[in-house]
Amino acid sequence: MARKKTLKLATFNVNGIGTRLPNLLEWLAHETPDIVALQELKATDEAFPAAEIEAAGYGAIWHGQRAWNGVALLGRGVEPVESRRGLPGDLDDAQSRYIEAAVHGIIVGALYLPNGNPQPGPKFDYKLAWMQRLQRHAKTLVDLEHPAALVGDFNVIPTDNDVYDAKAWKKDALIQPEVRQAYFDLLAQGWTDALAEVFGDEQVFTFWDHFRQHAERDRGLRIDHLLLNPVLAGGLESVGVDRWVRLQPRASDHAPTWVELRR
DNA sequence: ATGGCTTGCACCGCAAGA
Repeated sequence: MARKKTLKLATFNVNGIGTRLPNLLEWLAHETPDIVALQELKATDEAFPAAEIEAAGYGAIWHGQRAWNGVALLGRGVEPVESRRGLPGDLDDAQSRYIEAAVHGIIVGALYLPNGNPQPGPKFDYKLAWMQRLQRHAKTLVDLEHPAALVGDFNVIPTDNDVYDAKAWKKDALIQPEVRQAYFDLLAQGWTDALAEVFGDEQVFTFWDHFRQHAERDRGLRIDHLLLNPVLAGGLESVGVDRWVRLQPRASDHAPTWVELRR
């Protein structure tokens, strides 16, 4: 088999890997991403469908949790080499929201950042604290001479251009100024927001809620992000969102979002 | 300005998502 000239790195909030497994497998077969970060497994470690994922041609590591959260990393034809599970900085944090591994020569931090609603309140405080911890850990990755990426559901609407109607989301945790500031502080370490880089002012969404046919009408948010360190950003070839997955029956409310990188 | 929908869990309603 001829070696592809590019490598496709994707992130997908599946919103329950139990119910969404057929959608996930169809997407994997159709788009053949090389590296995949999954969020919101909503399944215990025991319930993760490892056999089906393996049969689809992917090695996997996962960090599950009953009912909520849960993250995984898949490698097409390879086993991810795990370097970390759980974000450092709070030993009492029991939520499964971070897993990191070397996959196809890239160190990938896969994250499911807390939603933070309702705000203000303890959940919003947890979100801000989590972003501070992420920023500290990200600093150890951004300056590596090795390719590194931070990808996942960030639950951050970076700018008003990343939402169909900023006014309708004004009170939401995803759009608050301190959340945006924390996101841009993270980028300022030297990360490239790949979709923002390529799309510029053109609107692109990765999430559409279940109300008022927002998916069909393309009224969404851009909250799933792929951040590349400088070494990796030099190889950025293209980006995209597989919106067709969101329009399938019984779909997740997120669509797979990806970058293609020169090898 | 509000509510609109979907899922998991476990039990027919509630919490959580974004």
